[in-house]
Amino acid sequence: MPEAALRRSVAINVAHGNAAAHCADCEARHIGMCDALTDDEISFLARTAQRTTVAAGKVFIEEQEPAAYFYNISAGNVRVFKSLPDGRRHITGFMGVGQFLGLDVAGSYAFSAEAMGEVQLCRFHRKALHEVFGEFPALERRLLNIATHELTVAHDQMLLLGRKTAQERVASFLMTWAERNEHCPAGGVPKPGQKLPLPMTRIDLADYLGLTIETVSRSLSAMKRDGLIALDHAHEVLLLKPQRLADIAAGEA
Amino acid sequence: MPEAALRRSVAINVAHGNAAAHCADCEARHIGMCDALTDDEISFLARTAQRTTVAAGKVFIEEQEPAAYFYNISAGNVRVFKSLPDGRRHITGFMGVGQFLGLDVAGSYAFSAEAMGEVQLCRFHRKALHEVFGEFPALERRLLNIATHELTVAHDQMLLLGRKTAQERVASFLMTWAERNEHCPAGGVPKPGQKLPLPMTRIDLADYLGLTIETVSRSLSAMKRDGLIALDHAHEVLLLKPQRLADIAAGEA
DNA sequence: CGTGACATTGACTAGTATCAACCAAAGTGG
DNA sequence: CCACTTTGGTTGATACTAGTCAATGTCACG
Repeated sequence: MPEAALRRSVAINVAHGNAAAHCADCEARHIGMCDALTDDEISFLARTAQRTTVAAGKVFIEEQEPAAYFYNISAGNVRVFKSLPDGRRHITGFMGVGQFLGLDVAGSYAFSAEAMGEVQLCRFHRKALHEVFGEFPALERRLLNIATHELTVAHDQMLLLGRKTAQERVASFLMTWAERNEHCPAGGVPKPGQKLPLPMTRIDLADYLGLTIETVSRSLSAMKRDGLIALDHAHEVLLLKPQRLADIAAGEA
Repeated sequence: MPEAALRRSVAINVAHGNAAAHCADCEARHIGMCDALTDDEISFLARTAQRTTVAAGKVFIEEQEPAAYFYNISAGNVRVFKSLPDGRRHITGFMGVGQFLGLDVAGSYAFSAEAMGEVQLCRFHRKALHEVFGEFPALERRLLNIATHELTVAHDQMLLLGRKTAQERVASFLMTWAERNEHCPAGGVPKPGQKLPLPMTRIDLADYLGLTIETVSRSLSAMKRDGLIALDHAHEVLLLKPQRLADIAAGEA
C-alpha cells in the first residue's frame, strides 16, 4: 500500500495536545485500526486512549499477565514472542506502525511484546474498547477483518515452520518482508536490485523462522554465493533475483 | 466444556424438514457460531443456509478457489491443510462438530479442507452472511471471539513447530487433544488412565506436527516404553502419566 | 485367506544444531 | 585519539535429531 506510506511520510509530527488531537494527527491514523473510523468516532475513542513511550529493549507485555490493555503502535517496531521455560523463544511476528497488539487474548496475554527500538504506543483499556464497540460497530468489523488476516498469515507461517527447508524459510521471509515494506508492485515480486532493510538481528530472524543464527547466516551466505542477493551490510540486502527467490520461497523444485 | 458434550449427546437426531428446523435442532446449535444467537435469529439465518453431506476423503474446499461459502460442521471431522507444489503438506488443524471453516479468507480460500469421514456441513453464502451481520451484531462479535481464539491456538502451534522437539510435539498434541475431547477437568490435566481416541492417521499427525510418520511412531513408542502411555490399538492411547506428559509438552527440562 | 492400507522398527543419511574460532563495527575510557 | 571491550555476524568442524529407505508387522475388508 504505497498510499499509506505516502500519508505516513506526510504526518510526521505527532501532536502534543490532548488525546483527541493525538488520535486525529496520529501517524498510524490511516493505517491501523483507526482507519475504519470517522473523525467524530476518533475523538470519542480518544477519550479512552493514552499515549505511552517505551524504551528500546523493554518488554512491555508479558505472557500470562492479565490483559488489561489493547495497543496500537504509532511509532517503532515490536517483536511479539512466546517462550518455553528453558529459554527457547519463538517470535510470532514483527509488528510495525499502525498494527496493534492484544488480539490473541483470553483474560491473559498469550504472548510477550518487546520494543525493538524506542516505540510509541496508543493504549486502550480493553473494557472501554468493548463499550466503544457498541457505539461504533465499524470498529468491530474492522477488527474481525484484521484478525482473519492475521490468521491467514499465521497459517502461512505454520506451513513454513512445519515443512520448509532453511533456504525456503529465509527466502520466504525476504519476500514477505519486501511486501510488507511496500517494495512489491501489487501482489507481485519486487523489482531486481530492490534494496531491502532488515532492522532485526539474526537472532530475531532465527527465532522467527525456527532456525539458529548460524543457519540463517549460512542460508544468506549461500544466496549471496548463488548471486540471488547482495549483502554488504548485515542489515540490508539487495534482491538481485527476486523471481528466483520467490520460487524458492514457494517451494518450487 | 462438558455441558456442550451433554447437549450434543441429547440432540442426536438431525431434523429432515426445512432449513430453519435444521438450524434449531442442529447438533452444533449450542457449540459453534450459532451459540450466540436467539431462536428468532437462527430462523432468519437459516434462510441463507444449506445442508450438505460430504463423502469421506473428499476435498471440499480447495486452496486458491474463490471463497464463496462459509461452513459450519454439523457432523464429522475435517482436516484443514496447506500444500507446497512438490506435495509437502501441512495440516493447520483438525476441525470437529460446531467449528466452522472459511475464516482465513481474502477473496480466495487460504487453505484446503478434506472430510476425514463422512461429514455434514451447514453452508452459508459469504455475501448473505455479511447482510446478516447488519441485523445481528452478536454474530459478528461471536466470530471475532472465535477468530482471536484461533489466533491464540495458531501462535501456540508456531511455538511448537519452531522450537519444540519431536517428543514435546507429540506430548503437546496428546494434551491439547485430550482437552478438546473434554477429558480435562477445567483447564487441568486429564486423570491418569484416561482413554483418548485418535481418529486421525499417523500421516495426519506427522503433517500436523511437522514430523514424519516414522518419527511420530517412534515418539509414541518411546512414551510407551517409558510408561507414560499405553498403546494397544494405533487409534487409542491411555494416558498413564498425564502430568508428566503435560510437563514434557510445556518444555520442562 | 489374501490383499492393501496403515503402523512399527531398524539401518543409514542428511540437514540443521552445537561448539568454537574468528571478524567487524560500535562504543568506552584512559 | 587510540587500545580495549562488547555485541553481533560469519565461517568451520563436529554432533545429533529427525528424515529417508527398507523390511516387517497388523488390521480391516472382500
